[in-house]
Amino acid sequence: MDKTTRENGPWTIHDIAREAGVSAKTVSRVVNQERGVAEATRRRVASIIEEVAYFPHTGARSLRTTTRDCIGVTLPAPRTRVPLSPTMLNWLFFELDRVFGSKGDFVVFDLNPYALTNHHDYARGLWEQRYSGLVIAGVLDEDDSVVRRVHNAGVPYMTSCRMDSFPECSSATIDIEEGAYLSTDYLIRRGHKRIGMLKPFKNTQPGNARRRGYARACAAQGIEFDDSLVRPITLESADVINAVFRLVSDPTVTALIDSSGAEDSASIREGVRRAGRILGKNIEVLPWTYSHKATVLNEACAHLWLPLREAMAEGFEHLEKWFRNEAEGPIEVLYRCILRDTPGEDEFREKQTVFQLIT
Amino acid sequence: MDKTTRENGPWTIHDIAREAGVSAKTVSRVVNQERGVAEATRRRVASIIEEVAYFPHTGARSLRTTTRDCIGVTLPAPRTRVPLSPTMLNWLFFELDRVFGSKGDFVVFDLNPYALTNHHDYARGLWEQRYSGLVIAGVLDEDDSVVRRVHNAGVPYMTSCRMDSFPECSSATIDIEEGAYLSTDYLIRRGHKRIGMLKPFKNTQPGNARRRGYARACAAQGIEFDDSLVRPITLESADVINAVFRLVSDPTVTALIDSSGAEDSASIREGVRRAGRILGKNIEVLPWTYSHKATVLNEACAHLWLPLREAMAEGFEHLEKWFRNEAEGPIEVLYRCILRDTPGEDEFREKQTVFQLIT
DNA sequence: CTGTTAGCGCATTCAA
DNA sequence: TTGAATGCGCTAACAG
Repeated sequence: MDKTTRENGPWTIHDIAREAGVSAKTVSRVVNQERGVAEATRRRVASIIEEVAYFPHTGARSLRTTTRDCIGVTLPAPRTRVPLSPTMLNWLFFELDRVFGSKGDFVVFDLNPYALTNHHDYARGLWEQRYSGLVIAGVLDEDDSVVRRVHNAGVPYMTSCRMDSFPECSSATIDIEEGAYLSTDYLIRRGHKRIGMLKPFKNTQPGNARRRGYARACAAQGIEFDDSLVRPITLESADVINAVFRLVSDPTVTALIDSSGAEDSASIREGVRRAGRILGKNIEVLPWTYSHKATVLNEACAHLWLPLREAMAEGFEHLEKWFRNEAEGPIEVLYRCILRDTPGEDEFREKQTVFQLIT
Repeated sequence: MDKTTRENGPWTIHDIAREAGVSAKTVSRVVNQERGVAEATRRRVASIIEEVAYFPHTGARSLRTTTRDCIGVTLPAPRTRVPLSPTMLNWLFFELDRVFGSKGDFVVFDLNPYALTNHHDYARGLWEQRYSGLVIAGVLDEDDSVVRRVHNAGVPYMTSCRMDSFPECSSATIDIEEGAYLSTDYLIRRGHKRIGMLKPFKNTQPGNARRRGYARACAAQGIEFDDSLVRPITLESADVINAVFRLVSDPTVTALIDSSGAEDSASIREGVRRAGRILGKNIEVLPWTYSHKATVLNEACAHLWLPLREAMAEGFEHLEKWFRNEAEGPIEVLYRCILRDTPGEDEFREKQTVFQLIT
């Protein structure tokens, strides 16, 4: 006979209590490893629990407790609007398993709350009190109100994005503005006067910070800031190609910053080609990348490394402690972007020297 | 003032009721989109719900209902014992998001239940009534008792592995025995008499089925079955190298089936090299792979494709319907393995012809 | 060391 | 169309 289910469903704490001849509270004490139970009693109860494979009903338990052994993961917008690359999502999955899962916690993904007709709130799992910690992965709109409510709820949470309008937001990310400054400054120092920029993430801090860093570098070097050179893009190939084409068709534009981090070399090449320019010859490109060593374009004059994953990994460590009540929030991790003017090979240096400005 | 939280925490159904001047039951009706509420009442209640951002407490709800909007994912054994490749785990993640997540369901990963001292049961999330469906990803032991309890619980579930001792188990997988038969038969027909086999997954159906298929092919062709040629391995490189070395050191062994699916060409090469044999020249190898087109070894005489992911994908579609009560279980998806004797190029055929048996 | 009582927030049952 | 009462399984507070 299967003793692991009763007539009316799973065993409850009362069934165990009856079987063991003790009260429900005593069973509760055993289950939760509280003190104040005689060793003999504890063993008797434990053996029954074992025998019938009793597990407490989490829902019922959650009615009396506030902490959960679940960490939630969600996206601040539909992926169609604010894309998260499969690479990043994949990294997230393994990283969260490493930090939370390995401790025996449940990792709960709610990646499509927008799929439902009546729920658009990406933090719904938190309001429904499913989990007691939340990872918000992706780019937040500046006017996102959900994250503020998450913050005010006092729950451990972490975003991968800062917000100008909400600086106290718990986040682990990179200094985009400085990255944009470094990139622009570098190109200006190489003699460029009119530099195009592919700027993704409209109406967001990461988007705005790109323009700010760009403008600040121009100002610092006494170069006129032309906003039409900063071109908003989505991460879709056609859009990128078109933006590159438009920017680079202007012969006075001699350099291009691809600040998308999409590593979409094909689209950049195609846009440059359509404009009749030659990469690394009469047009220099500086692509951004999330990978330490990646060379997005061989012809690139330099790469900007955005150590976002590294920042998030550190953030997760903090979040896990916060989640366990062994640390406090909010999380403030901000890594600097690194400009790499060589992709690792000396031959690359030569290429740079060969470069001729065409103005 | 923030209306989204009360003094004592989140709003409850009663707070909404009080605010709207109705009973809790009416609010419940609105929340769950039940009929029997006047349109005016419904709108009034709904607007308050919207205003204060009320979400029902899942735990409380779960006390009264049996279905959950969560699908659980777990592993039948610690990864150290029964490894699941990152590739497969990654695929799983995206696939489950596609099938379940896209419908707005929560996808709950419990990949390390073994990390806890007092819980070793990989289906714990089910017993705790967190989710109403479970994906068991990985290789089951023949004497696994948990899966039987899951089965008896009547819950939608799916494994990626059959069990000889439990044929009614809900699974979507591949016919390993036939795959082993096909592989062995193919090599025998090529003139091989003594064929080594690297056999992973001890004490499991997939493990046993490999030996059975191998032995059956020998019997069918009147070749003596020598059990010492079927070599149990783990997926660790050192183990694979050693097993290959031992098998191939026997000069009467002229062919090798790598039935691990690990696509670990480096280890196979190394083992062959250490034994002083030459791949494709005086030793033929037939590797198994989970990828449709992958060529594990250029020198391979053939590949066996295990369409496991394809089978699981179909299984997930069924599971999702079962989960939604639009279909019944158990799931019975069994795909055939495909032997590919050319890796797509004609040059390969030539290589095969060149092959010389050295007995 | 152990038990009793109460109530968490919700949905079901039954009544109005 | 609406509401009151009840209890799901558990734990906190208190009592013994």
